[in-house]
Amino acid sequence: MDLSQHIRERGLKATPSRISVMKVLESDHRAYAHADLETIFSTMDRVTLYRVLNDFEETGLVHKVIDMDGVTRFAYCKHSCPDTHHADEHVHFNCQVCRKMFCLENMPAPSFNIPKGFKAMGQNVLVFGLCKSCSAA
Amino acid sequence: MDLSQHIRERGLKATPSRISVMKVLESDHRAYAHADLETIFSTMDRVTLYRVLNDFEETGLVHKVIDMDGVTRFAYCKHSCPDTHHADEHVHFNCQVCRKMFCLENMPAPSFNIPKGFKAMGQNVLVFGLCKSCSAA
DNA sequence: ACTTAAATACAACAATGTTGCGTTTAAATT
DNA sequence: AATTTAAACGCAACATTGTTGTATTTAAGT
Ligand SMILES: [Mn+2]
Ligand SMILES: [Mn+2]
Ligand SMILES: [Zn+2]
Ligand SMILES: [Zn+2]
Repeated sequence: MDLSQHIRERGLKATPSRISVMKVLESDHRAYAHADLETIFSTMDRVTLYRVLNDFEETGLVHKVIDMDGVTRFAYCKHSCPDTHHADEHVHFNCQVCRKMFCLENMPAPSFNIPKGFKAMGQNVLVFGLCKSCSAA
Repeated sequence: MDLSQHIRERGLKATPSRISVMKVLESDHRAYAHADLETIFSTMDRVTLYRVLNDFEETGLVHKVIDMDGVTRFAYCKHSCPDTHHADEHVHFNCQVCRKMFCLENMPAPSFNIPKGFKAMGQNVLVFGLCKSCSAA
């Protein structure tokens, strides 16, 4: 799989920053916070990193999810989403101990029977608790 | 219903700040952000307001929920929760237009069959879309 | 009325995220 | 291979949300 090509297919230039961020996101389908990636890429400008992540999200390469601390995280879209909306609405798991967030890709988010008058457009389902390594320890 | 008494029952002093914040939260079971309440109570010190809300949450008078913007919101607990954990896990609705958040109190959050190894301790279910007044307009 | 632990007000700080703008570069064109 | 240019980057400045420390004030029990 050619990451540069994957990025260019969405109309974005395949720059070094984008390629290296995408390499991390693509290799491990966890939702990464800006701070996580800033640690990994200590030399990358922080505004550039924000813009890389937002551009990826807007073009459907990654999806955005808010974690239990209110921090925005980004995760690779297994099957790139149409640029109109994100089609991969699955449950996310957030570990209370290590704070890592996992995409439960084969657990689709259910739909809910919302009271009359409300119009549901989507949902964020977040389960929190202990991840595998933290519940073992 | 005596708000001062309700506050004191949880071991907190019934101060003017706490009574007026509780009056708003109790009168309308929506989840309010700090910024909302700062607007309503323009003279209240912002740190005091943060501490009022956190104290309410820690004593089970209100519950905390993160909205679609990652901002923490607080809503009245219809039946005060035990101080060990919050027992009122229901679905929340967040309007994309007016950003208001509503407690769907008679819609309990479902439980999910999380993969082996993970230990679920709770969940945040957030549905977003258009609220009644915004879908009418 | 007195006492005191709890709460408040104010300042300082931290983390997350955005905007504006001059400079650099990916990649299309010649 | 050189040229062109819109896109992306780097840096500074700013905004919002939230926390911590501490001196002063106050709710509520005695
Ligand atoms: Mn995901
Ligand atoms: Mn609620
Ligand atoms: Zn963990
Ligand atoms: Zn609305």
